[in-house]
Parts: sequence; C-alpha cells; structure tokens
Amino acid sequence: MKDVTLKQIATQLGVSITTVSKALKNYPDVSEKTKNKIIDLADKLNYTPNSFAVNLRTRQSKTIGLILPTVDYNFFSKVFEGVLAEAEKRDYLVILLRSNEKLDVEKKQIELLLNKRVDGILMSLSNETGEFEHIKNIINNKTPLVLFDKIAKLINCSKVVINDRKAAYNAVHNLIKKGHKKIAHFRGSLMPQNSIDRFLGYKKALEDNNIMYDSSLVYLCDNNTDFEDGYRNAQQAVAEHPDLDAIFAITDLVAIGIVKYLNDVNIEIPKKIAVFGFCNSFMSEVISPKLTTIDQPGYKIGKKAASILFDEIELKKNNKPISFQSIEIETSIIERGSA
Amino acid sequence: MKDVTLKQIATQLGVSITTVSKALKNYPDVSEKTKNKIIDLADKLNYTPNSFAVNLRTRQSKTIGLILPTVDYNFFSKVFEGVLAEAEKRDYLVILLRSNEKLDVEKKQIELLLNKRVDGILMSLSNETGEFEHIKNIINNKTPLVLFDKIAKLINCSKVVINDRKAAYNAVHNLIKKGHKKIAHFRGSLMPQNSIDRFLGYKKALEDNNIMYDSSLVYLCDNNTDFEDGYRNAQQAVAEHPDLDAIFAITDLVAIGIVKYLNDVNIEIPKKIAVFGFCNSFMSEVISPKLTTIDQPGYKIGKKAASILFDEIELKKNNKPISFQSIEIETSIIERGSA
DNA sequence: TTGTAAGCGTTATCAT
DNA sequence: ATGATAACGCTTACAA
Repeated sequence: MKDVTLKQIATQLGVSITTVSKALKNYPDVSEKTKNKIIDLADKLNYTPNSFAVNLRTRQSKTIGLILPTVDYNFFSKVFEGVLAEAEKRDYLVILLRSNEKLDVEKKQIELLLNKRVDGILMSLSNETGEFEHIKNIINNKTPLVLFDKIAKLINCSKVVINDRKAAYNAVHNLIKKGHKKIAHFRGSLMPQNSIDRFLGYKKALEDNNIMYDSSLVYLCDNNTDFEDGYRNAQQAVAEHPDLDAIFAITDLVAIGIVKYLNDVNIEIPKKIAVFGFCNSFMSEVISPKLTTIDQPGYKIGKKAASILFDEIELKKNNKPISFQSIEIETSIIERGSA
Repeated sequence: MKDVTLKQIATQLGVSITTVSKALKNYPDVSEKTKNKIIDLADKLNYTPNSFAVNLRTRQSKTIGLILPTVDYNFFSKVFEGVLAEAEKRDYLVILLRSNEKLDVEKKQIELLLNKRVDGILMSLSNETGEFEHIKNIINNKTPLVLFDKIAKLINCSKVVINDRKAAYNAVHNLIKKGHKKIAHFRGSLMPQNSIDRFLGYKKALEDNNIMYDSSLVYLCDNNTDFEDGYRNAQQAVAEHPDLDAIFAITDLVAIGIVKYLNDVNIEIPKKIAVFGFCNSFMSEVISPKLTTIDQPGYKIGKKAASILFDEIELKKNNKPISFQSIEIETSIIERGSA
C-alpha cells in the first residue's frame, strides 16, 4: 500500500520501466494506448515519484534556502511571503533559517544548506557579518546566491536593496522642511551597509540644509533589542539635548521605543519632538500617535530577490552565463501623526 | 574542483569505495592507518556526502515541514523559533509553509511536503479547515505528524496545545473579580477548536459567577484582519451596549484594535471599559495602556511539538510503536494596564 | 513504439 | 582489514 515505484507499475502492466517513465512525463514516443493505461494505473496506485531518486538523478533539489537575520518583525515576514509567492509558482520549497544576527550561526547555516544541496540561497546578512569567506563558499560552490536588504557590496552576486541613503535623506529632509533643526539619529549597528547608508543619508540631508552635523546627536542601537534601544536612547537624548526637536530612527521598532518613552514622560509628539521611523511595519499604525515612516516594501523585495534567484538557477541548469543584477526597489514616505 | 565523491577518494588512494565509506563513518573495521589517510584526503578535498544519494539510500530527508496559518504575528514566529531550536540540535532542516488560513492552500502544501518526503510534519490548522481527509493522508502515508495550537480533536496524532478553555475562563473570571459585569467577547472564527474553547471558557466563567450569558455581547472576528476586526467590532459594541464595561478578545491583535478605537473616542481604559487580550505578543507591551493578556508561550509550544515529532520519527525509523501524546502547555495571566 | 542498460553516490551485505 | 556487489528509484542515450 505504500511507496509505489515505476517498477511496480511496469511489471504490473508488463511493460518496461522506461516506458512507464516516459508515459508519465508525456514523452511523445509512447502510444496513446499504453500511455493511458499507464497513467490510469499510476493514478489508481497513487504514484508519486520518489523525490530522492529524482534529486539524485537530476542533481536538483527543487528547494532553496532563505537565511534571515531574525524572523520576528514585520519586514522579514513580508520578505518571506514574497519569496514564498515566487517559490510556489515554480513548485519550489523554501527552507527557512534565522541567523539571529550572529556570524557563526550564519556560517553554520550556510554549510547546512550547501550540504543539503539546495538549488540556491537567498540571504540577508547578520549585523555581525564583516568577513565574507563563508559567503564566498556559496559562490565557489556554484550555488546561485541573491543578497537582499542587508548586503555587502564586496560580494559578487545579485542584490536587491532599497536606496537606504536616499530614503534616509528624504526622511531627514522632510523633517527639516517642517522646521525641525535639532535632529538626532538613532542609528543601527556598525556593520550592515544599510545602517551605514541611512546614517550617511541623515548626514547629507543636514549638510545640504546647512545644519551642522553633531556626532553627539547620533545614538547607537545595536543590542538587537530595538524597542528597548529606542526607549533607553530616547531617555538619554532628551536628557543630553533639552532642545532636541526630532529623532530619525533606523527602524520602526526603535521609533516605537522612542514614542513610548516620550509618551511616558508626556513629551508631545510631534509638537515638541517629532519621530520618524523606517520600515512601515504593521505596528506603526497601531501606536499613538501613528508613526511617520519610510515604507520599505518587504514583500516586493522578497519577490524580486526570489525571482532573480530562480532565473539564475535556470540559467545555471542550462549552462548559460549569469550576469549579476543589482536592483533597487523604490521606497516612499508615509506621513502619519508622529512627524 | 567540485563534487568530490567517495569514488574519487577511493581511486586516488587505491582503496575501495567501501573502505572509504567505512573510514569516514568511523566503522571499527578499518585500520587506523588507512582511516587517517582517508580522513586526511577527504578533509583536503573538502568532501561532503551527497545528500541526495544519502536520502535515497537511507530513505530519510533530515527535513521536516512546518505549516503555519500565518507567519506575521508574534505567536507563530515564536513557535517557529522553538521548532528551529529543536531542529538544530538534530541537524534537521525546516521547510516553512504558510496556509494563509486557507484550506485549499493547506491541502496543496501537504501534498508538496509528502512528495518531498519530509521525515515529519508539524502543523497548525487553518481557520477554514473543517474536513480532515488531507490530514489523514499524512497519517496514511506513515509520516509522523504533530498538531499544535489550532488542532482538531478528531485527528489521531500527537498534539500540543494550551488549555484554551481554562485560560479564557481565568481571563473572564479575573475581569469579573475586578467588578466588571457587562463583558463582551470578541471571538475568533468558528472552526478552530481554540476559538470554540475560548468562547466556552468565557461562557462558563459568566455562568459560574451568575452572570447571564447574552449572545448579543459576542462579536465575530473572522476576516483574518484581526486588528481591524477589533476596531470595527469595538465601535459596534460600544454603540449597541452603552453600559459595556469589559471586552475579552480572542487575541492580542483584536484587543489592540479595540484599544485603538477606545483611545480614538476617548473612552478610558480600563476605567470605563477594560480590555483583556490573549497571546502576550510583543505589541501588547507597546501600546498604551499596556495590554493585560494571557501568556501563550509560543516558543515552548513549538519546541515541545518539534521534540515529540523527532521522537516519533526516531521510533518509526526503528520500527517501534508510537503512542500519541496530547500535551497541554501552561498559560498565565499577565496583568498590565488595560484590565 | 518499446526496451536495454548505464549511471547518479551512497549504504549494507557478504566474501575474502 | 578490505573489497565486490547489489540496491535505493529514477532518467536518458541508445538499440531494437
């Protein structure tokens, strides 16, 4: 009653395994009659190809790996949904792993995925990732790789990102246009390119508007506890800069921590201090005041990254050359109550 | 430079494939000398077993499937983390799928997973799932299955749940103790057992405290848009029942929608209306007032479910009989500002 | 149109 | 201690 094989169908029907295989895969060189006979029996026996054997034979697993730094918050969930949407179209399965922002976890997971011989890997780097040997392993292994969101420019592969610098620039510019002058930036960890770029965008917007950059207005959020980082730093920033009138946060979660603190001590948002987030996560609609933020379209990013990956997998399969793409997904400002 | 096989190592060293295989797997019947020789070369060539071949031979994929109804919110992310924790211990990989609360998606995904020949399946039912043929397929297939959170009692397999009825009872009892008398329940979809159980817990708590059950105080949230469901129903409930003094919500997200609405129309929480959530998601700490809720330990649930699944996989492998377990994970009341 | 046979890379049984 | 050989279930070039 279990594990029907081509062989069983073949012997039961008195034909060869080859014929069964061909019939089931709709090869042209099988007569209608035998083909139907075979298909009928296969249906009846509930035949499904043994994917292990198919994998071995075709050297494909029809599976990709997705390594996310974290899976809790809105953005990466959306990315995952986007990836899934593309994967489903192609009957691909997705193995999901989370590095927890740790370099050594990331290394181990790449190894696991490579040993599993997934057809391709999609990943966003951990905050700790400052060396790239393990990533180059993927490339040496000839496994297609697409990096997204937290990438490293040094790695030679396709990438899907937003223009973090421009988005941050726009956010801060928007703040300045509204009359804010003393604008703090709660930045992310030092490694990831997007954290750096957002910082640079902040700085550039100040410069372009003749506001002197003041490094004491930059606070670091790198405990992977975004919400608390925001809360704690807001406390400190308010104490250190009584005339602070706006904060541009690296991410919504940090911004929400800020909002929480300001609410707790009854500092009016945005009247006294404006708060600008980054991500447009679900939660930004839920808090009071609602968060003004940058929309970072996770679903789109995941979808695009996956689509590129599948294209590369296809090219590789056909021994065609692959030329890497670097895609920039558009972001936009979502104006709500907090700024 | 790629895809080193046992054969290559064997010919290069002038030994048989068998010996290489044995040496690499630390069989006792290989001399130290040859063993070392083989291990050294394997290391040097960076040999990794071809998992496709291993799968085919051992009939194991070292992979499990996890089907979640949705992946956005806190609870299921936590479940996933718990599953991952157990999987890592055993060098298992996890294929993650989300049914999106749709029965037909769920069916298709089970098929995919079964065709992929995963070693086991972990799942939480979609809200639409009221028939179980597709689930029974898993069992007929002899693939170990553990259901968690949204389960169906009719399915004969191991289960990991919380006592939804008791938890809901405690929540409502807590509300009554605090003097609330007109308590609405914003319930979930009709299918899932946990939705039913929470409703029953609510009803029972009323009865035990001599409060007449009033079906007009029960509102349905089944649009899979929990937050908006909460908001909209709160609006309606307040309009229909001016003397409403508490709401027990099926889930935090619904509760947050309620809080949002009450804040918007300046109804004091919990003074005028108390709000009780369910889940203890991250967000319940973020809103104002903070949410009083039931802690539903997702990480623990995922971990336990996975651990049972791996045990069953092991038993099956050794042809030992499996006896199904039904585990109840403890919940607790988290008192915060909203009730 | 159908079938034979080789091969994918392992593991496991049985000889030597 | 080592190796020959079959088997896992499929795909595919080649023959008939």
